[in-house]
Amino acid sequence: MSKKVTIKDVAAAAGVSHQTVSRVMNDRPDVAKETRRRVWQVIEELNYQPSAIARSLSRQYSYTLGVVIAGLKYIGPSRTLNGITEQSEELGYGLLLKELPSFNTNDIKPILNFLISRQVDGIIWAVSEIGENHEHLQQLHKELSIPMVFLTMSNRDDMFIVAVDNYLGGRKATEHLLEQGCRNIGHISGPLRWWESRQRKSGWHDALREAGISAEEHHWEEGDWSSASGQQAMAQILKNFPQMDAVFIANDQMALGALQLTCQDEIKVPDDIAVVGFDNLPESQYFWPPLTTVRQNLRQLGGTAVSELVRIIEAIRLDQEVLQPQVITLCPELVVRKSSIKNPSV
Amino acid sequence: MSKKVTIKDVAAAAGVSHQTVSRVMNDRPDVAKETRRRVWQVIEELNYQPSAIARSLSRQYSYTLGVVIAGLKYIGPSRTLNGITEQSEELGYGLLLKELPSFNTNDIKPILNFLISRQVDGIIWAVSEIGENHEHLQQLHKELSIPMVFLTMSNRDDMFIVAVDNYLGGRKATEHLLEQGCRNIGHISGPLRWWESRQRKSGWHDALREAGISAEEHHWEEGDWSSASGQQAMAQILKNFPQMDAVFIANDQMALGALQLTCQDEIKVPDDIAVVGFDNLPESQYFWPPLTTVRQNLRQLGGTAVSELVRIIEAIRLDQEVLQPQVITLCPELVVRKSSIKNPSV
DNA sequence: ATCGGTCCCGATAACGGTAACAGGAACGAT
DNA sequence: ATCGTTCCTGTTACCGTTATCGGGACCGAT
Repeated sequence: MSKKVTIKDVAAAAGVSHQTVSRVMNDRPDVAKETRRRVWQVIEELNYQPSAIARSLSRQYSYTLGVVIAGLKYIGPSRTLNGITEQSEELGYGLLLKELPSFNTNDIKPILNFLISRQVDGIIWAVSEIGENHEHLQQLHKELSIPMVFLTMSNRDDMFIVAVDNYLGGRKATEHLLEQGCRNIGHISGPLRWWESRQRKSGWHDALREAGISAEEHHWEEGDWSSASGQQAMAQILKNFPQMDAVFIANDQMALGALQLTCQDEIKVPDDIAVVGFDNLPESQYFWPPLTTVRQNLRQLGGTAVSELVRIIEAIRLDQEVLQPQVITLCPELVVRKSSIKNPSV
Repeated sequence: MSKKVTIKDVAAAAGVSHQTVSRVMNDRPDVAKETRRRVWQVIEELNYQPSAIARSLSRQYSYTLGVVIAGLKYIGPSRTLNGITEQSEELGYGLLLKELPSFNTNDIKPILNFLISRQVDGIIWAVSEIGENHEHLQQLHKELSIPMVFLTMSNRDDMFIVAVDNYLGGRKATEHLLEQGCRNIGHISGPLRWWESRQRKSGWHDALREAGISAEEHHWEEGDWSSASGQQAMAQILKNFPQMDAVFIANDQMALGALQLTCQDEIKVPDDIAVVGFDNLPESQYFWPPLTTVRQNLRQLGGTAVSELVRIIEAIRLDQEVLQPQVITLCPELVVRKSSIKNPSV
């Protein structure tokens, strides 16, 4: 019930002006040692906590970042967010969180306004690129003149972007299957409106082509990331492409659906069909058989975005100089498990 | 680059005082129709966005909630957060997010101070009760006099708590197995430092006792929520309790580990051993066999917490009257799939 | 004519901090 | 004795809003 204690209360109790208290709080050099000591003592006695809000108003910096994200109920975005929280904690920034109602919300303006009106120092746009949801955003971004970092979108030369190299991931998965001696490699993609899906699929396609194999239309199906769609797509490919001896599936959840189908139909994995997924869910190791997959370090992705954004913010604050936009690409790794090993030599 | 437009710019452009602009923004009645129209027009022309920060300072309310959470990389917490973001969006509140470095961080004070210094109107404590991590908190809470809602913790009569009835979940799972004719029902619990683990285990224990079956020490094992620990615990119970014909496992991830073991050892699920999990991961339906599990609606949990907190906040703001603390309990549901059906009559 | 009541609107002071300036005290150098 | 420094501190303005108060204009009633 005790009223919030303000800087003036401290000043009165310590017998100095509120400005001196401010100086002490901010570790300014020009305070006498004895005064500093006395003020600190009062601060602790009264348990004074400066109002970050008043500070923001006065300094014009809030030490807060805005985060826009979508699909928190999925494991991917929440891991990315995990990386963001960790790193922002590390760097001393707070987070104002906004979740979009769906991945392709176009009514973006009120969300940006919300964040800006709360004086965030910068914004992390952690929503994947789907369809044209980024076109509109790109324009808004220019008008707004607030530092922004984007995650997981196609390269554009006037924006700061941090992304996993999904194309490379697709290649690694497919090349691994080729090394296992597979020649008839199918693919189950994510929704092709997603940039990530297209990248992974291109990786598959190009790896095959370079091995002298042409990827035909009936060698792949489009899923929607869900296990159900993975199962359905798998059934479809098995029908269209019976000689298939391996399949690269664009995420682990769809791979799980496909694996369940093989259990039902008594298709042997990896002997009849080798399977490689994407994401490396914590569960993937415990699928049956354990799933070979492409690991993308989403926590690092989020963390890098924060570091990058803070770097931009502080460059502006100090130098008044704007940094050159750049793209940072993170490298995914293949995690090999039983589901893709044709000749278990172990 | 164009400087932020403030209320004074609008006032000047519209030829009124800034106070009048404020009145227009807040839909106060005492503004002439014509003036209101003119001001609105200027507001839109200049694309004026009031500073939420300045507002908070002046009104002493920020329309922002603090959220403290842990373990975002796990699916449970992130689904809870999903419910929180949705509902707070709905009710027009912003979210300031803090993630604890680990589930049982004791250095809680700086985190609460951080949130309070940013003028949050209330705090949602979305960290499970583990060991004594809530004891300290409980005291701090009293001193602080800021509305708080706690998730998933044991009942205390002076706090607002929203929780899933884990005990009931444990009972439902076990009773289902009893109905299937199982008499030798084992259990793999989560870490017993977690309140939720203890609740689920009690549900298992009591359901057995009421059926006239005694739960012996060698009928259960303690895991740590991970699939690896589930697999290990399963192996241990199989050794100690060979006549086991069913097992209730305290989360789906551990159940997955156990299922993998049955695949390896060619134990038939559900015929040899029926399995029930807890959580209802989206993947559980695609395990092999599809996993019977207890669904807890974490999104609803988060949403309810927000509604409750806002109710408290607005009651204080209007009535100046403090509501009576209460406990809201959400009911989990059993989702029956193949892993637990002894006589498939379909 | 005076009064009381609406209806509008502006001046001023908060809110809780920081920034910029000014000025007193103490000191050594001229 | 005077001046310029350095060190410390207080005064005042400002950040961008809202709250409070007061007052002018206009109206109908006495």
